[in-house]
Amino acid sequence: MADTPPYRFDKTASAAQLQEGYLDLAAGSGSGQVVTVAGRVMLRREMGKLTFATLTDWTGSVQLFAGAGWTDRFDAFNKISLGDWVGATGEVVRTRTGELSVQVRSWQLLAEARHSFGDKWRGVADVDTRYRQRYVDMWANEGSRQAILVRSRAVSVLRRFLEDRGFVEVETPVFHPVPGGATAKPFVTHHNALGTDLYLRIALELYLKRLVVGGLERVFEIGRVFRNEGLSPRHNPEFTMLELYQAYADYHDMMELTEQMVAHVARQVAGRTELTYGGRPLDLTPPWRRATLLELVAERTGHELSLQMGADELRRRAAALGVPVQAAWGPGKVVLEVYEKTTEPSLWGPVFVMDYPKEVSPLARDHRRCPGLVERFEAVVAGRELANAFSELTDPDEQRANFEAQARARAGGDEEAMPLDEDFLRALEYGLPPTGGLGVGVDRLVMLLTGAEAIRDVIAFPTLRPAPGT
RNA sequence: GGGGGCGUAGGUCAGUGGCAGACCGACAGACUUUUAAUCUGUGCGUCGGGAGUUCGAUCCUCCCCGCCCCCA
Repeated sequence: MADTPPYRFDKTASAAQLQEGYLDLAAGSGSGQVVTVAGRVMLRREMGKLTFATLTDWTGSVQLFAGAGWTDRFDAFNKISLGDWVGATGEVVRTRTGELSVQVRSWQLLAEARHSFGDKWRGVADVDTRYRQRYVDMWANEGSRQAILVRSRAVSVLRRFLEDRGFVEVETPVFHPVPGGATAKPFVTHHNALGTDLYLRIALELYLKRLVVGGLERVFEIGRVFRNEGLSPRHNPEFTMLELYQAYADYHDMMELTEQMVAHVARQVAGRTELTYGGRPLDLTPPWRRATLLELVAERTGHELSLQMGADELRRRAAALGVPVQAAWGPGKVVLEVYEKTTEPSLWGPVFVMDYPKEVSPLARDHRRCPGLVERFEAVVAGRELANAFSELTDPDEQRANFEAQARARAGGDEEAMPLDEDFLRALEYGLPPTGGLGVGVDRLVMLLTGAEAIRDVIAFPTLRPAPGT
């Protein structure tokens, strides 16, 4: 056991390959074929001169069948600790009781596990251990590693889907001199040589639109964004956004793209578009329902709101519905608040919630028919916002006016209001073509696919308070 | 920030104002077809930390720390 582990090891089969490849092998018979497998020994059953061990690799498990009569260093084999990495060579057989096994002739210890992987039946339940020591969780709890694998496949499928539609993937700065593209508090950091503070990006939006100005007609980025907010089952301070921009498209095109893309990922990753989430059915099959925000509020509350009612009347309506509002809010903010408090929690979806107040959407273009509204939608899926999209605002003068309105809100105490980005305005002055833009929360999408209730379950290393002494 | 819950062996968890418990793992032994193998035996603790009440506190009280949930 004191042998130093080898520098490399040639395995010839995975557990899954064996399980699939020897379905026809009868109980109590040998295949005559010799393979080499490797993985962790997670269970061991000693029977005197026979020992059975469960070897698990990242595809599944296969049994190792060792015996005093045919296994090298049989006594040492019995001293393998649960959790040790082992490579083993032998004939593929099926035992009398029907378990596919590698009848071990030679074997090698590849790495020792000095610590336990938890209760072999109940895994690891301690939340702190699960998230801080994910490598333990991934072996101890079925589904934990799966979530990470599903995430990988989902992101891969998203890339392929967009590339097949002519989108090019780009990378834009994580350090922003002006944090824009969303309403959120940023993290601040400092660049020593430049002697200046920089912000970790809260969105990808403004740089991607600059690239459309630069002539990239279809761009996307899948990247980490950072928002300085609390932790919750649905929020991690760093999370992954997919944003894409398509020249010559509007928000109707974005709706179609969204439902096609999400359905495609569900089919590719989960094998179907009819899912269950939190015990409720969720049918992602396109087309999804399209309804305006005001329609949905009326449906839910019976109040037919309109921005033309004026702020005073809207405030009265909000009060009647039990929604507290602040005096400084304009009619658009009041309407959004009423929607978020009364209607959004009751939506399950998928549904495209269309046409938001201009006042709360400074980067979106005016609705082509409805004054005071913009061409924006949020896709609500499983009761949560999965995506946000606009017909992008292209006019630099209107964009400047919207930024200035945001600046006034900021002066009025709204810490999350967007700062004015002069460099972005200059880009718009060079001409942004009509463009549709879409942002999708990748973590939330993966949560749908895995059934995870907490965002932490789809992030390998979620943000935690630093452990004392580390 | 407010409310609620939790913290006990390496893991999963019981428990009681009076010697600190079970199962799994570990260790020693038996066993040639096991499947959480089984059986016998052994060891395993800052009961989150501190203060208080008490003859006696893991248990009751207070403070602190950490984690989870709900709300703002």
